[in-house]
Amino acid sequence: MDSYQTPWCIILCLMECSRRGKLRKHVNCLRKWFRMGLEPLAGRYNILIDGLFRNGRAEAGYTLFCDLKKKGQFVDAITFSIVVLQLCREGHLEEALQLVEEMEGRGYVVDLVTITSLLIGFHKHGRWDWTERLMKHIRDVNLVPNVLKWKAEMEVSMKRKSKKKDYTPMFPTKDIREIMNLMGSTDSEMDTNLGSEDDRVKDEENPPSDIDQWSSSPYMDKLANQVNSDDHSSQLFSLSRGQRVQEKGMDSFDIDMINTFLSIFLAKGKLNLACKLFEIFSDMGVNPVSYTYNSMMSSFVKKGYFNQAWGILSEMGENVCPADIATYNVIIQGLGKMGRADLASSVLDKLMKQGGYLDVVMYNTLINALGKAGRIDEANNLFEQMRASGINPDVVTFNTLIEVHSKAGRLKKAYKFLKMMLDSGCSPNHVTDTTLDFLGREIEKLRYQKASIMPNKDGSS
DNA sequence: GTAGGGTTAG
Repeated sequence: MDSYQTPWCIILCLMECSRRGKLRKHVNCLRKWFRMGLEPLAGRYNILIDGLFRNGRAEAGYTLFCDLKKKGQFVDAITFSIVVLQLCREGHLEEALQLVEEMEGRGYVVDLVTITSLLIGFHKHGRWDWTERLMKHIRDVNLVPNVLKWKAEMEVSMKRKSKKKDYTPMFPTKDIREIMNLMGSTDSEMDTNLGSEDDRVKDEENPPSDIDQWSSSPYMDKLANQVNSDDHSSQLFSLSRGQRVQEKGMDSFDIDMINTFLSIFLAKGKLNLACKLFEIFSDMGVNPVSYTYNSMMSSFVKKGYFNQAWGILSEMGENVCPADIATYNVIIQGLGKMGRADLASSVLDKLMKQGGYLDVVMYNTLINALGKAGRIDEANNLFEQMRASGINPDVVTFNTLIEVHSKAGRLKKAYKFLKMMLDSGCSPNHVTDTTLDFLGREIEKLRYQKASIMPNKDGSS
């Protein structure tokens, strides 16, 4: 279909990103299109297809893929990989395998990323036994067995660590002031905010002489020393040589691979396994990236293990990406849950000064933290600021606002947000249902109260 | 350009 070759598809994609408030994706997408010019090459369609999948337009993505495939010249191995991933996400494992077969048939290399997508899909949907079937399809006979071997060895290493009990503090405990120091905030405003609650300003103790004074991570040094003394696990599988290669084969068993497996543990709530994995690759000198830290932190914060979460933050040290919005989001979420939503604005200032920006997720987190802390007006102000800056509220925003106002007894306002949500074409979800149940009960309660007060006042029913 | 991270209830 010719329409796919017109700039309309580009505009559509950008509109999708924009509509959902994915400003960062939106901007990245724009940059990519510009960088690539306007030739109809596979790479550009890959971005478009991926964008459609990620923005709830799977059908459009599949249709586009099929049309392009018929034409032949606009698809490549990555296109297939993207579609295989989407099929896995949706649990269409049979179709995913068929597509892999077709890939091989057409001579495209099935690489590590594709394999990993499939294995995660199998794992999620309880079809681990399908790996056998997968192997039959892949021309590179060693790739799947190597992944499985890597996984098995990783699990053996983790068993060795099992003497430790769950959630042992891997990291030193930090207090709020230290957290703020980690964020590099030296503002006087911060000191005012912190007030007298935290007067014992602890300077970092001088590190023991056997630790490199210049190291950004004394904890890593400690681990490194441990590795030197005992431990044979570092020979089990080699990660340090992991380098990006054109077609991702065995050389790509790197931090990306670890992040992938880490996310499986975290998704299942197995924080202890995730910690062990973290320790193992730390032992081996593999450097975690923001992605890794953010996933771990988020899981800890969700469970209320704030010390561990802040410990990770301190572990990141200088490696904190100064404008990583996901990191900041976790911090604000954590502060909110610790009852220190009042510190959010200071953290935000820091983010903005470093060139960061707020997206829909960040606004939702902030509105939630402020609302739960009873700072309803501030939450409302943020909502206005959000809309003024061109970010459309989504279902999470509205759910949060409805809940916060309901619980604060501002039922009319809560109802107003419900109406606003429906008027803007935003579909409610299962969380909305639960929240509305609560709102409904509150409204009933109020009616009942009024009804029982009225007769006493004027004698009528 | 493809795996993997950040938000809402109960």
